[in-house]
Amino acid sequence: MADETRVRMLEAAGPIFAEKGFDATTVREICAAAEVNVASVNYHFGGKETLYLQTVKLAYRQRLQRVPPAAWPADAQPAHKLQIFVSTILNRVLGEGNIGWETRLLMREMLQPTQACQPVMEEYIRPQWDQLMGILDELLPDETTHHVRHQVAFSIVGQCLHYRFANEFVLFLIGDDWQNEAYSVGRLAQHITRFSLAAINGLSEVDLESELETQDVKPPIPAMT
Amino acid sequence: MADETRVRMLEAAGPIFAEKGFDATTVREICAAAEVNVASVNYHFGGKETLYLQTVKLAYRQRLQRVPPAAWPADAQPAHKLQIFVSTILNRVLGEGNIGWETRLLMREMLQPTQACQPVMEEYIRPQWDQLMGILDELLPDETTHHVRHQVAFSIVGQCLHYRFANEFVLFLIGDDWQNEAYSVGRLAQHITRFSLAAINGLSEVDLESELETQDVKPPIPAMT
DNA sequence: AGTGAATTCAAACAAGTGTATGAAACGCTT
DNA sequence: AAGCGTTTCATACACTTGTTTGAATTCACT
Repeated sequence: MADETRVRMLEAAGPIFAEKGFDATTVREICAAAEVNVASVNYHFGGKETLYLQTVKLAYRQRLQRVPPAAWPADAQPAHKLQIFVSTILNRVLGEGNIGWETRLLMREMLQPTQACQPVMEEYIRPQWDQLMGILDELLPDETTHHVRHQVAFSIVGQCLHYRFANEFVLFLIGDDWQNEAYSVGRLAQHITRFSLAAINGLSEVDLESELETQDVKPPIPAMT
Repeated sequence: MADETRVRMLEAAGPIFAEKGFDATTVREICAAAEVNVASVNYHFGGKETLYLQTVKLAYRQRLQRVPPAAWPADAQPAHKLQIFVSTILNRVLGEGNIGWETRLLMREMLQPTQACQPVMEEYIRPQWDQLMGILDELLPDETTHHVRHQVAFSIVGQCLHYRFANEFVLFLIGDDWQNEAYSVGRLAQHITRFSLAAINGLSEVDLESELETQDVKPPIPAMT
């Protein structure tokens, strides 16, 4: 069956593309890993590029079905919804044992989008975004401008994705402590949820006493060597 | 003068490496941009790899001197310090017009560290981290565990870096609105500072009434196609 | 102006790239 | 078992890659 080899190639290509990127990966390396002939790439996929696109597609499909969209009971409190949402994102992004090739590949796409990115954005990112905006509608005062809503949403998502994007960064700073149970997906989700809820609740009050005001910081020095 | 060509090559290599990554970049392309012969790479740098390392070094040196480390008056309030700190990070990361090649290259290094990364971590990242931890010492209750301190720090840094890491992500979601003045570096810094301060102030209180508790979310479904 | 070292250059090199080819092997229906 | 379309394979083909070479040029210094 030809389908069997096709999926074998995709599953071999995934980790390699994720680890080294499109250009640094050679079709020969993939074929060796999949134990197929070099010509298979062109026969089954028509070229390296199409193989890559299919691999990206596979990546987010697997991610999507592995960790289904966040869902909650109809009568759930907004705060509880946020908790579930954050947990879902973290699970998707950090995966099991935070070493899945799928998210590595998707992060790569996010940093430098290729042609493969549009469907990912449309089907993977956008729904989650809409979901988050829905939760914030319940949590933020009605008069909140959409700029602020967006910024709050980015603040929440940013906290989550940071652990994937800047994973090496985190590892460098805290070292082996990363293995500590305090950095389990569950605990991180708990922290981010509490942090964000506290921020949201406090935002309106801070507005009143705000002593730091529009107080701008000195612009970059126009230095020159 | 040989030095002159050397810097010309580095300045030509910077944007190209930043845009396409190490492997996708060819020495011929760099040499064409720098208007020098291909052999210059090996004559002046000994090879493509060394040229890359020097380019990364140049990137964070330039970033460092362009936006000097955060500084504040001795009697500054902790909240004000945080404001200055966040502003500094955002300025470094988003730069002027958020299109500097330097940070693009550094983000690339952060996602997939190469040999060039260690000095960057040591001299560029670590000091900022220490500075932030110092500020948090003043803002958080003394009994706060170091795990929580770290997580709060990551929450703050994560919010800042998100706008660089997931820039394409942001652009996709809000479109041209990114050009709006609401997303200027100053306004973003203001939002992140307020958000984080509100979170920090609220954290201890939330602890008491915390209804969401350690309430864990369902583990990923062991699906299979 | 002349000399010797430093720098630039055009050209070539071997190795590796993605892709194409045509024959061999396979699986299925007749 | 024969035949035929599908899939695999070894091999070759342009082409690009980083690097090397040796001659030509430039530069600083007496």
